[in-house]
Formats: sequence, structure tokens, C-alpha cells
Amino acid sequence: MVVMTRWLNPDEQRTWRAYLTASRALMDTLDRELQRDAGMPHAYYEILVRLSEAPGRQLRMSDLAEAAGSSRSRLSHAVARLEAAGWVRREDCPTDRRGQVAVLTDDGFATLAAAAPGHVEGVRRHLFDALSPAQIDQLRRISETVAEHLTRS
Amino acid sequence: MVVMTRWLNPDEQRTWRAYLTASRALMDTLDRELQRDAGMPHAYYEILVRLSEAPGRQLRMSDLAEAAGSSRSRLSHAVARLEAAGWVRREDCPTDRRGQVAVLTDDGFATLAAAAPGHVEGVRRHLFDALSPAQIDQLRRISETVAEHLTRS
DNA sequence: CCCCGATAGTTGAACGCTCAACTAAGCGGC
DNA sequence: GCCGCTTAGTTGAGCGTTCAACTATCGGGG
Repeated sequence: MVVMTRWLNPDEQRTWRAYLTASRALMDTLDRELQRDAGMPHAYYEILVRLSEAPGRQLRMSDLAEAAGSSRSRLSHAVARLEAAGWVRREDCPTDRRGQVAVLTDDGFATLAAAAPGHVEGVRRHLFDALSPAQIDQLRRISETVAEHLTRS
Repeated sequence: MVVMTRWLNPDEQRTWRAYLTASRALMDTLDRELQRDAGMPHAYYEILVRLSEAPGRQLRMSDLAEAAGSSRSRLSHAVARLEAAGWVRREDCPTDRRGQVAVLTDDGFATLAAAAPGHVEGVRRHLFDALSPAQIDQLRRISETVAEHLTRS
């Protein structure tokens, strides 16, 4: 039997297009600012943030990948770059000989601390300054719902 | 004078993280599905969609870049690929000798028509099925506001 | 104790995007 | 009619991501 496509109705269509436009423009802008001001793409910034928040400023590669919403491969390449920049150091995991631990260096922490104010300001200016408190709450609920939904399917 | 960073409050922090997680996971998923089922990334799909909706299924490169939310350079590279795949054809613009017109080929249209149902189904399953009608409306307003805000700054 | 499937992580190639530099052509003022 | 600024579009290098293939280790069942 032929399953009919459940096409988007006009409301959904408009929402989807607006979402695509906005999220692409937002991330492009933030990425460009971060690249210009801190010399790193947003994905790398996020890796440094997650490491900085972890106990001992270190995480197993897999946990870091999970935290940063990254594939293992992507993280592996990224950490290689961050290591070359002197911002991250790799160590053998003491409890699992397969494992590697990524450690944020002092240099990495300092770089992150220097980049953070500008980036946060960008997030505020480009996103939160445009939204009412109610909309911020709506966006949080929507995002949490979608994220939850995606991991379940 | 030192300008104090306007850090994110806990609500904003949570919203921002949820948004990052959800939008990354959503786009990654749709991109992977489209690559698997139609052999093209989402950015290329969108270019074909815009062309298919234009009168004569053709657009000036600049207009296409604008419509697809792409830089000129990105579009130039993308159209080169789409042309190699036989989905798009370049023609000289009759009214501006600097100009190029991207034309969707019949092959491109057929490919798009074959890819669309699966992709729309994905958008519905991964996004709209998780949201209430009210949330869809909220997401539209938020997205339109942010997009508007970004183009003004 | 030894398989064997699962898990941890890396690697290289192919591909897409960004950035800056470039060519070519339009256009306004003198 | 020509100069200079702007606009249209392309190009190549460098970087980040993806995908599949690979090595190494873990850990449970026989």
C-alpha cells in the first residue's frame, strides 16, 4: 500500500523555514565572531567549556563526545587540533587501557577565559536581547522536548 | 572603563544549552537521512527547493544565495557540484553580462521530487510530532524575531 | 582460560565551507 | 568617454566533518 506523505501545512511550512533561516544565521554569526575573536570554531569552544566544567578539568574521550554532542571521530580530530594548539593534553586512562583522557591545560583554560565574555555577549546580543522572558522559557521547553524526542527515536 | 560581561542567568544558560543540543541533533539527523536517502546534504536540497519554486525553475546566483541563506562562495561551490551531478545547469544572464542563472534540470526536479516525501516525513517526525500547535506557533514567532533581529544588526 | 561480540578510540579520504584574492562588468560623475 | 567605486561571481587553499575501516582492549559465557 502506498503511504501518503504527511506534507507540512502552511503554519508548519512557515515555522520550518523561519527556523532554518534563524538558526543558520545565528550559528553562522556566532561561529564567525568566535573564529575572529578567539581563533576557534564554536565546536572547539564547546569542547573547552565542557572540559573546564568537569572535575579535574578532564574527561574521557567518550564522555566528552557525549557532552559536546559530537561523534567520536569528530572529537578525535578536534582534540588533535586542540592538542596541537596546546589547549588540551591527552593522557592514558588509568582504569581502562583502551581509554584516553582529555585534559584542559592552563593555557587552554586561559584562552577559554579570554574568549568567554565576548562569546557570551554575542549570544546575548544576537539571541536573548531579541526575546521576551516568556519566549526564552518557550524556547527552552521546545528545545528540551525536541532533544528528548530525538534521543528516544 | 571596564565593561562588565552580562553573563547568562541560569534560565538563559539552560535555554542556550538546550537549544544548542536540540538544533545540532535535529540538523545532524536530517542531514544524515538526506545524505543516505537522496545522496545530498541538506544545504544542496534547499538550493534545489528554492530553484523549484522560482518562476522558470531558475534564479540568478545572487538571488539564489539570498534565498538559500548561503554565501556567494558557498553557492558557487555548491552549484558546481550540483551541475556535475546534472541537477542544475548554468546559463548566462541575458540582461547582465556579469550574471549567471542557475536552472534546475528535469533530472534535478525528479531527484528533488523523489527526495521530498522522505525528507518532509523526517522533519515532521523529528520536530513537529514532538510539539503542540501552540509550540509550533511559538517557535515560528521566536525564529522570525531572531532572524529579523540578526539582519538588522 | 579462551573466545567472541561489544566498546574505545584513531585514521585517511572525500567532501563541504570559509576566507581572501581575483576577474569581469555595471554605473555614476565629471 | 573615462575613472573609480561597486556589484556578480569564481577560485584555491586551508580547515572541519563524515564515513568506513582499522587496532586494541574489555568482559561475559562456555
